Amino acid sequence: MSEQVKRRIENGNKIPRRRVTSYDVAELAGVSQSAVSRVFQTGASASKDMRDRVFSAANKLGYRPNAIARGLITQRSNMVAVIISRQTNLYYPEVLVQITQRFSEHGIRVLLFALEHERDVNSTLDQVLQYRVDGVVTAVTLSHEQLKTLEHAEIPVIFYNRTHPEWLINSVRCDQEEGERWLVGQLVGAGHKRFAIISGPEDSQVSTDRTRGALQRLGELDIEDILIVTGDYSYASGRAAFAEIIHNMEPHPEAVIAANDMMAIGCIDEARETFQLRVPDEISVVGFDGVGPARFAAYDLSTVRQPVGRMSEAAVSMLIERIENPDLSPEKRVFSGERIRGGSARFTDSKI
Amino acid sequence: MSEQVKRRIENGNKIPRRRVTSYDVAELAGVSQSAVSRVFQTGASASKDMRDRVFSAANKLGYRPNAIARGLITQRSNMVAVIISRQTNLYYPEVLVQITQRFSEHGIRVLLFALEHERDVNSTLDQVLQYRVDGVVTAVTLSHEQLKTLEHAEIPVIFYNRTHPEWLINSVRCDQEEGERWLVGQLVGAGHKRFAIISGPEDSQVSTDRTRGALQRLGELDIEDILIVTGDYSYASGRAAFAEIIHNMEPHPEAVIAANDMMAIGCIDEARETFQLRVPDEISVVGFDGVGPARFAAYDLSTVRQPVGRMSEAAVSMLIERIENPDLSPEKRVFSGERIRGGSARFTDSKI
DNA sequence: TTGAAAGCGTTACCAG
DNA sequence: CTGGTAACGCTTTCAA
Repeated sequence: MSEQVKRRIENGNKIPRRRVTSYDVAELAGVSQSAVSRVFQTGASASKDMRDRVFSAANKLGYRPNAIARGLITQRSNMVAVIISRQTNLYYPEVLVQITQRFSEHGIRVLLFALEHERDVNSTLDQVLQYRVDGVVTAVTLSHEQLKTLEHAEIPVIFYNRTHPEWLINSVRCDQEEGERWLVGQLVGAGHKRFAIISGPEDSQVSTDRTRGALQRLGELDIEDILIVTGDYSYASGRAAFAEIIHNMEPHPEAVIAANDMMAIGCIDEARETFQLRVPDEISVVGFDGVGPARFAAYDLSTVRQPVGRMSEAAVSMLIERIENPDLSPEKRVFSGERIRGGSARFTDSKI
Repeated sequence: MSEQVKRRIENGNKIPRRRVTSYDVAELAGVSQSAVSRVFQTGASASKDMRDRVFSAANKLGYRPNAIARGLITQRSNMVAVIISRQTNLYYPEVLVQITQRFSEHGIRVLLFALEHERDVNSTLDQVLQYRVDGVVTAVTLSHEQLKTLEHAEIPVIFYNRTHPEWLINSVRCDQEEGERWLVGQLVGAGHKRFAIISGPEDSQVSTDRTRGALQRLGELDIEDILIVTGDYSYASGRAAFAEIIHNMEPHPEAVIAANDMMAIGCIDEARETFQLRVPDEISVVGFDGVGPARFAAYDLSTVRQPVGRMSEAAVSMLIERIENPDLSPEKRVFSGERIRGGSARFTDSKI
């Protein structure tokens, strides 16, 4: 009789009440513990009779295999970390939900890490490592050193909507620059000549990508004297930014390019309410993301929608592939945004 | 020499590369493994010399205690499950983020479960149990049987925005009925006599609570012939619902009560755009939640805001208390919503 | 203060 | 196909 079983019998009625284990099931079913383990695995060998007895015993006792113990022995926690931050421009609650659901279909659970500030990422990473997750999806930028730490622990990482031109990393992102270039092309094609840009937070890579794309295209089209003001992705900051633009740019701009939809909406409201400007007749406004409110009739935003469904799908499948096969070479997947010709800006007639 | 150490020496260079454990740190530091364990605990006894040697060795090897193994021995995973669903009326991405951050401050990680449909809850619960979480916060309704299962496993549960009049459960919620009663009182006080209600999904408890509250108060104030149509909490469904109302109610209603803000916004857009009705002059619209878009200038919704900060705070602290002390008696905390007198409805002058 | 050794509840290997 | 037994990496007595 094993020590484990002995102790069990002695401790039978002590507090805290013991949780039911595979040993209990084995005893009730009259089989060995390893048999119980096998029955609860997918491709293991067990006779029909054995299965029946074990399952019935397990049901009677309300037994469920302990995933923690399993993770310890198999070296697979079946958990992945998803790291987000306030800055993440949480444009869609959907992104998180979709990613979680997709992982779940593959038997993988999501351990969520939400940072207040990006500087908290070190302690977060510590936790990620302690929990021995099988992989990481991060919507937060990591330093080279942080990346090395994960690499050293052999934990595959997928960057969501951020990348790095030189590092060998896996990333899934929307082509921010391409989207902005299209928006600019449309605006300029329709005759706009004076531009202002509302960028996002300084340390948001998404924002810098977008702003860079817009500026490049504007430069190519010989548009100059562009005023850039900074917001924080919020509606309120969009409103404030527009007021700032009007006060600092004379004559007023003909078009405003906001780094995301929320600020574009704030911008429109400020233009209409405070400055009595008609959109798009007197001023054009474009955003980026394709969030729900962009479709509200009051705004009908001209914007570029991120294909969140396909992006989250890609992030999940890329990570799972790399968990199964760690030697897979790095891959960067870039998705074009969906171009939405809304009513908040005067565009060309071109379909391109 | 232990078996473990022996095997280690033999296996030294095999694939997969071994992860660094407390044994490795102990060896390098020239101390026992238990010493290493103690150094990494909060209130354990260890001399300064010991600490220094262990920490330096640990740093050199990049050692991090394995939370999975710790969970196995301590019977505490330091993880809680948070269960949400599409139906959850995910009005704030903030709720989830706030809850996660607050748990994190207490050294607790969030394992996220996102259901497509509420009927998937059984298999989800199975996973929750397998991972031996220390507690559960659910924004999904559980059946009595499901609740019993968790109770039997001695896992404390907090219901978020749902409750049950008879069961002994812990819950945190916004007082939906009170909020609706206030909205109705305001509308009736301002002279509205003909009402329509846009309810949420049939199986959403939040929606039924809100609708009931509104209907009760309307009844008390002798308002009759109320048309009720059903939406799914979305903007589009709000638009569709308003069209349905206009087609089925003659003369048109003077006020529409939507079960959430998104539908209220859809309702306003449909009223303005399709039926050329002025809001609030020709028709009043109220919502519920206090989401960001409710504050957009184009809508300026009259609504009731859920105090998400305090609610998530309450959910977290209640759950932690019950993890520490399982015998704590059940508690239901009900928060009043913040009353917002927006411009989408004609209200009384009363401040009450 | 320190170390040895016994588990925690699984899976995996190896005989029978 | 089945059972015995050794890990997985930690915490926790219990002696020294």
